Amino acid sequence: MVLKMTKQRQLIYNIVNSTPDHLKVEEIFNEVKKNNSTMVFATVYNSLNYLVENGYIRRIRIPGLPDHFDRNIQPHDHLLCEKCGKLIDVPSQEEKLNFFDGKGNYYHKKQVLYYGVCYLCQKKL
Amino acid sequence: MVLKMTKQRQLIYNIVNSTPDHLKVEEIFNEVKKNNSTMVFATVYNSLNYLVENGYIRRIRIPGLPDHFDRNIQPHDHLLCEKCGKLIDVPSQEEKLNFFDGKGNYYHKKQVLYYGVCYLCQKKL
DNA sequence: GAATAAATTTAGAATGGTTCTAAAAATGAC
DNA sequence: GTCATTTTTAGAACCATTCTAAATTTATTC
Repeated sequence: MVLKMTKQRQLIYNIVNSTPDHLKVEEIFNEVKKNNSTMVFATVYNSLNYLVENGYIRRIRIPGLPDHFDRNIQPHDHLLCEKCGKLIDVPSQEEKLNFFDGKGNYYHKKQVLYYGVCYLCQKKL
Repeated sequence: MVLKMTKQRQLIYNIVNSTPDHLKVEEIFNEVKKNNSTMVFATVYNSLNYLVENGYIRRIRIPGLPDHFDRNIQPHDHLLCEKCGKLIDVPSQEEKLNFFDGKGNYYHKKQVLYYGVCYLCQKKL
C-alpha cells in the first residue's frame, strides 16, 4: 500500500507536527482556515484518521473529551490538567502486555491516564 | 442533604445492583421497560447521575464507548474485552496520588484500563 | 389537610463530536 | 487520453447525552 500525501493531508500533518501540544479537531480546523484552505470539516477528520492509521501521528482518546492529536508517536502516558484541560506528556508506564490471569482473561495492553494540575496552572494558584 | 429514593431511582438502582455486569444505559432502559415502567430516557440518565453522585453506583467511562454503570463501588480497574466489548473487573492498581513531578505538575489520580480478551471469548477461539 | 414551595419526571428538542452518503474532483493505471 | 480508483466536498445523519419547559409529584407550612 502506497501512502498518499495529498495537499490536505500534508497540511493537517504540518499543523499537528508544528507543536508539542495535543490539538483538538476544532483547533486544527482553525489553523487550516488560517492557511486559506477551503478544506472542509469532514476532510480534517478523514485526514486525521488516515494519518493515525498510517503511524504519522497519534490519537489520544480521553473519556468525555474530544479526541486530541499528538505528533509524539513514541509510547508515553498523559496527565490531564483539570484546570485548563490540557494534556501533558509524561513518561510511559504503558507496558506491552502478554499474559493471562487466573480466570483465563488475556491482557495485551495497559493504558494509563493521570489527572491533576499542570505546572502552569499551579503557578496561578 | 437528604437522599431521596424515588420509585424511578429505586428501580434503576435495583437493575444496576442485580448484576455484576457493567450495564449501558440502553441495557438499563430495556430492563426498565420489562418492569412496565413508563419511565423515559431522560429519567434514566437523571437517575443514574443522581445515583453516581451520591455514591450508590459507579460510572465507568471508556473513550469511544457509552458510559457503563457498575454496582461495585470499591476501587478496581477494568479489562475491556476487544471481542465482546464487555468490561471485566480486575484488582486495582489505581492509587491515590499526591505528588509533584520535576516540572511542577501535580498528580492526584491514576486511572488504568486494560485491553484484551475475556476468558469467555478465549474459549471460543 | 389545603395551600404553597421545591424537587422530580416527562416529552421532545438540542447539542457536540464524529461518521456517513452521494456527487464532484483529483489522481493513477493502462 | 480513457477508464477506474481514490479523495474531497457538502451536508445530512448518527449516537450518547444534556437541556428546556411544562406537568406531576413530593415536601413544608399554616
